[in-house]
Amino acid sequence: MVTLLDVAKKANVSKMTVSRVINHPEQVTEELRILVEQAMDELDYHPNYVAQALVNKRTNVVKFVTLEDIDTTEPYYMNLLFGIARGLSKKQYAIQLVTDRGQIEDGNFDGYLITGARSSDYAFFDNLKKPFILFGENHHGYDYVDNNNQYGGELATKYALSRLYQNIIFIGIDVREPFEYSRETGYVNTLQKNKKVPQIYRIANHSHAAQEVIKNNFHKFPKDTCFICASDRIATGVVRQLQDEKAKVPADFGVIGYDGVFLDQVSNLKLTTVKQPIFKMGELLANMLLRKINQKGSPQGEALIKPSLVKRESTR
Amino acid sequence: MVTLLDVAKKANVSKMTVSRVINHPEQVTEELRILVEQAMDELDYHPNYVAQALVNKRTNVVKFVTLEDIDTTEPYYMNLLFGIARGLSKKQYAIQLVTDRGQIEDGNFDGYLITGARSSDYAFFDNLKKPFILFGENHHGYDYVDNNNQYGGELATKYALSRLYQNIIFIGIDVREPFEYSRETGYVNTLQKNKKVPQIYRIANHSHAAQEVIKNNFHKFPKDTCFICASDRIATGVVRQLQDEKAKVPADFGVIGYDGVFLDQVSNLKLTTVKQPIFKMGELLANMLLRKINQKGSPQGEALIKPSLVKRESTR
DNA sequence: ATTTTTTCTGATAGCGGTAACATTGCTATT
DNA sequence: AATAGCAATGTTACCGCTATCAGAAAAAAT
Repeated sequence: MVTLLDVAKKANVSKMTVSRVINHPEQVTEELRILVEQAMDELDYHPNYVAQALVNKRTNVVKFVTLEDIDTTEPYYMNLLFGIARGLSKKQYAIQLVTDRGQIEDGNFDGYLITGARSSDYAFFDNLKKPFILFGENHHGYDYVDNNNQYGGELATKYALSRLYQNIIFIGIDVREPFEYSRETGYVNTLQKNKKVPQIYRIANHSHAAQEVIKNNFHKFPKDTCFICASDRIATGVVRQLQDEKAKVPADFGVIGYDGVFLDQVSNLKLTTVKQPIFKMGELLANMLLRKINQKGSPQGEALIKPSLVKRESTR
Repeated sequence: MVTLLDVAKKANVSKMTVSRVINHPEQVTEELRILVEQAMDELDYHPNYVAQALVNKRTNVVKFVTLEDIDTTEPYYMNLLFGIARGLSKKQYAIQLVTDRGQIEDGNFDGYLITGARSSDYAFFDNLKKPFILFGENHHGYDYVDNNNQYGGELATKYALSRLYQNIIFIGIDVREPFEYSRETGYVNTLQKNKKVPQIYRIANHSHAAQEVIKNNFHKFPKDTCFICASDRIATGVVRQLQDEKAKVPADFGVIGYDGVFLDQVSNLKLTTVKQPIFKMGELLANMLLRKINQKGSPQGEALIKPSLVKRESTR
C-alpha cells in the first residue's frame, strides 16, 4: 500500500507537505504542489480513509433513519438505499439502518440520513447532536433532498392536457405533508393556467382505496377523463378498477402515476408515470451529508431534482 | 468516548491486558479477566473499529459483486442488500457495489460477497486474492449461502399434493445451475415417492415466457393441475394466462411460485409461494465473510437456510 | 536451594494520517 | 546592516488499538 510517506520520499518533502497538498493546497507553493501531485499520480496514491477517520475522530458510519413506519423493503426505499450506499462507498462510509426510534442515539457514528419525517418530528430534530440531512421536502430550514414535486405535478398535468383529455382529476394521498401539497400545487396551477377547474380526491396510499374511489364515483366520470395520481400504488388501483368497470384505458380514460419505481412496470397495464430519480437522490443525500460532516455541520440547503415523465400504456 | 486506556485505569492493568481480554482471553488469568470485563461493563466500553482496522491494516469495506447481468434494483436483490447492510453494520463495515467486472480488483477492501455466479465463473474465483463468500449454491467447495432449494421444491410439491391436485407440473428456468437442479430434484423426488410422473418445462425467467407456455399447451392440462414454478415471475405469468384462458384459479388450477419477495404480493392474485428468507441470508452472508476475514481466509463451508411456504390465493 | 522453563503482564513501537508548534529563509522596515 | 514579520516547510506528538518483545513471577526440574 502506498502511504503518505512513500509520496513524501518520492517528492523529497515531508509527510506534512503531502498532507497539506491534499487538505490545504493553498498553504503550499505552486512548485512543490505540482511536484507532490506528480508523485501521487505516479505512485497511484490514495489516502487511507481509515487512518483519516481515526485521526479526525470519526467513525465512517452514518445512520439511515426511517421515522415513519415505512416498509423499508419496498422497492422505493430499496432504491434510495442503493443510491445512498453508492454515494457513501466512495468515501468508505458504512450505513447503519435504524428503524427503531430507541436506537437513534446509540453507538458511534458521524451523522444521519432521515426519511419519513413528518411535521411533528421537527422538534425532535433540534435535539440531534450530529449533522443530518432529510429525505423529503420541508419548509423549516432543515437541509434536504427531494424531487421537485410541484414540477412533477405540472409535468403530469401538462401531459394529460396535451393528450387532449378534457377532465383532469387529481387523486392524492390524505396526508398533510409538503410533498403532497407541492404535487397538488403543480396540478392546480397548471389547470388554472388552462382555465380548467381542479378536482381533488384524497385517499390512503393503497391500491384498494383507489379502487373504492373509482368504484363509488365512476358514474361521475365522463369519457375523456385523465386521473393524475400521487403515487403509482394509487394509479395501479385506478387502472384496475377502471378495467373492472369495462372502461377503455387509455382511449377513454387516462391514468398517470407518480414514483416510477418498479410498481409502474408490474401493473398489468404499464403506467405512464412521473419518475423520480431515486437512485440519484440517494447519492446526493449521501454526498450532502458527507460534505456537511466535513464542514462540521454547516448548513447545506435544499436540493430539488427534477423528475421526468415516462410515457407508457396508461395514457393515449 | 471510552477507550482501552480508560478501562485499563479502572481495572488497574495495562492497555494490553484489556486488549487481550478482548482478542485473546485465554492468555489472561481468570481473575484479571473478570476484573477487566467488569470495568468494560461499567464504562460501557465498545472498541473503536476504526482504530482496530488501522492497526490490522484493514479497510472495513467489502465489495458486493453482481456478476450476472442482474437488475440490482429488483426487490429480490434489494432485500439481500439490506440484509447484508445490516450484517455488516454491526462491525461498521461499508459496502461497495460492483456491477462492472473491471472494478472488481480496484481500490481497497477486505473481501467480496458475490452473487449471480455461473459455473463458468469458477475459474475466475480461484484468482481472487481476498476472501469471498458466494450467494447461491455451488458444488465446487466454495463457501456459500443459499436457501435450501431442494427442500423448497419438496415443500411446494407436497403442498400441491395435500391440496389434492392430481397433476403436478414443474415450470423451471432454463439455466443449468445448481439452484434450478435442486428445486427440480425436490419436485421429482416428492412426486416419485407418491408414484406420480414428473413433467418439467423449462423457460426463460419472464412472465411472458410463462404465458406462452400455458397458452401453447393449455389443451394438454386437465383440470386439477397444479403448476410448481421456479420463480414468482414465472408464477405471475402462469396465473395471468390461466385467467386469460378463463380457467378457474385456484379451484381447477393451482399455481405455486418461488421467492416470496414483493412480486408475489402485487400479482393480481396473491401467490402461494416458497418464501426465501432473503434478508436473513444477507445477514448471514455478511457474518460469514466478516468471520472469514478475521480468520485470514479460512473456509467457512456452506449455509443452507430453509425456506417456508406462504399459502395465499393461487392454490385452493 | 538453584536453575530452567513456563506463564502471565507490561513497555514500546507503529499502523497512516493530521493539528499544533518549531524552524527556516525570505522580505520589509528602520 | 540589523531586526522584525511573515510565509513555507518540517518536527513532534497523538488518535485508539495490537504485535512484539522484555521482564517478572510462578511452576517445574535438577
